[in-house]
Amino acid sequence: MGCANMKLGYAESSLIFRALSDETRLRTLNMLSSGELCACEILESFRITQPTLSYHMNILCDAGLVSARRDGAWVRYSLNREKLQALKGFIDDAVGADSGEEHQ
Amino acid sequence: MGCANMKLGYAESSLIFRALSDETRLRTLNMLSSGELCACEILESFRITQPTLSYHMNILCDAGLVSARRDGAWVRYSLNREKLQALKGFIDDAVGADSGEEHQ
DNA sequence: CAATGCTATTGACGTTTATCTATATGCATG
DNA sequence: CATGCATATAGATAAACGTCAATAGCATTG
Repeated sequence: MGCANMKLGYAESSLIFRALSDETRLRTLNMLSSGELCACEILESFRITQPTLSYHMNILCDAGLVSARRDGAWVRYSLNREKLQALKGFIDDAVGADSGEEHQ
Repeated sequence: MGCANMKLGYAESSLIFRALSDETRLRTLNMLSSGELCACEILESFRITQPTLSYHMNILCDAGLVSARRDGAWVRYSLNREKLQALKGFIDDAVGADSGEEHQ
């Protein structure tokens, strides 16, 4: 409730698409689709340094795709599925990707 | 037929997302959702130069989001809805944006 | 084929991006 | 409170991006 079915404008959508335009960030989102993870767990999957991962997580959070919460020494990241849902809505509304939607 | 239901990998998806990460390009796709347009028609909607538009159209074509065909002196651009459909499929598959999909 | 109109390419330039090293901050525990 | 992890910030840097002015490439038309 509250901001369910949120509508995205061009400015916000382009920000989100930009966040999705990096393979490391896409793979990170995929990992988070299985549940909450802390930065150190995500880091193990990549050959990048810890500051670089922190940089990427900031971009995902700024775009609203990911939420962060402190848990003691750790920071737990989780996926924001509503944003992705809203993004699919933007694609349908603004670009009309309705082909293939004729269910059957 | 042929490549219907195409599956996108991380590399191709990040390329497409990058193409979508610019407001001018998003608005261009929106214009194309109403039908084929030539470059000069698209250009009128923006305060950019012709070479800049050409640059953006190249990015959209390279990402496979738009097709171009020569028609005399003009180049007609049209939307590639299959790619957008495939991109939504990637979002569902890789990031699992299935909330709200429980039809009903 | 000369002139004109539409589009693409080139080269330059300032900005943003992704990455690193070095350092700082926050938290937990001995 | 000193030490050790987990994370963030700062500063540097090379590459990519978005933009323009200038120019080239094509098509049509006189």
